[in-house]
Amino acid sequence: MLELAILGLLQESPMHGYELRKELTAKLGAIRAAISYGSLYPTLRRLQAAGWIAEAAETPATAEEVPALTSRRGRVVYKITAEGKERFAQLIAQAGPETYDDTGFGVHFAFFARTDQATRLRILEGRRRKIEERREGLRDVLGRAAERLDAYTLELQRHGLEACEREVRWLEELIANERSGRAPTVPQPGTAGGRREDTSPPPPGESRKERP
Amino acid sequence: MLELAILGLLQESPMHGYELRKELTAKLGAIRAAISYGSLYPTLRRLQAAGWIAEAAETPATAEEVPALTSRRGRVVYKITAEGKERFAQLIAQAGPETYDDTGFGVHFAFFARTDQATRLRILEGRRRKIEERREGLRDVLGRAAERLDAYTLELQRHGLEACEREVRWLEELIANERSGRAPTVPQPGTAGGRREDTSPPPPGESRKERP
DNA sequence: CCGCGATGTATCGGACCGATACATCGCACG
DNA sequence: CGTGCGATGTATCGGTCCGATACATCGCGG
Repeated sequence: MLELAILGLLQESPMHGYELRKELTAKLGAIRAAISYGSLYPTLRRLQAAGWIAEAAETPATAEEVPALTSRRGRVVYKITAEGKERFAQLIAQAGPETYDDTGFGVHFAFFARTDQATRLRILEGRRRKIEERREGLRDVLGRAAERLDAYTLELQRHGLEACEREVRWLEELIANERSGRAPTVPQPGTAGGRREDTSPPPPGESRKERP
Repeated sequence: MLELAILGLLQESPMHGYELRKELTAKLGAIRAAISYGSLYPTLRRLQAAGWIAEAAETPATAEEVPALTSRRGRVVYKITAEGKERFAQLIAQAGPETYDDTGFGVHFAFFARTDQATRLRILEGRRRKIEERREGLRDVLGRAAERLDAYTLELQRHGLEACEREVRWLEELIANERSGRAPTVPQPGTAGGRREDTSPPPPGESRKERP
């Protein structure tokens, strides 16, 4: 999951670890607290070893002097490689079971702007199915095993059930939107068109006109 | 977290691993998928080594014969020890930062029936505080950094924000209930305004409805 | 009689986290 | 003037938990 997220972010621009963590936190803030450095740095290492990312020269301009005064332990900027982009495309398109759990779905969703419509639909429907299953499980417990559980546990289940129902409704809306061809949900207010300055091939959805 | 959950469940009755997993899934179904055996068995081992739990004799009655025919590889039933109960009480009362994350809070909440009121209140308020912080973070992103993010990411944040607001409201209700002395929430459809706080005397010391 | 799904115990590699360490830089406060 | 403190920045270590896998037993229907 972290791998996918890093690859996705580095496609927008090169970054060093600290920055990456901040962007990750901003982008995934809705689904997970904050990436730990204990995960981030080892993963960066792994991705570099695999050839999916590479170190970029730090500040190629105006880097004349500044010698190895204090042995230079500055920031390390990474950029994605061509192989990395392929890897990302592969990871984003293939859906395993982990694609539908809370974290996995969130990460995939966060990169829907780089995902083709068919895949988006597949993922949304898979997620819906999974949540529906969880919902049924909760209903079962609340129905059949209610008297075996104390009031607090019951209340927890009830709250969880409500969250499931709510998410299913949300997903339904997204799916309907997706099928109708329009990109994201677009609530009410006139959301100004965002600036898109990707340094990569034309991202799929996202813009207004899309060919089915 | 797993440790706390196991200790809590074994206080209701002795169980073997498989059973434990099922009960765990029923009790915590609202917050996590299902405990993996890859966590469960090592943890049982650890708890046993620490002396918190012990193997119970399987079927003490009618266990006359049945010798080591197939070398005996049957189910292993565990029961909690006196030290285990102390450990549970300690874990349930002390609140670290992990007490307020999604999983940690859920597990604590699931055992509120075995938690004293002051601790319940402390945990509910800590959780609320944490969710409020997350909510503020999301509002920030949606406000300030909105134009830097694509519509899908924005929609994710929006959905997350709504979930936060919803949970805060839920927690408020629980806290109010807790303060008023009554135990759990008791939804009761139609009693939207039923916030009676007639200063009724601090009631029952949380009667347990467990089965011996 | 055979397979198959439920029950049941167990291990292994890997992902991720939390704590910790350490170094630099700007700047506010004494 | 300096001194400490918070943000920036890289990195490791131990531990928890997960997913895949293996294997054995039992009851039941075909």
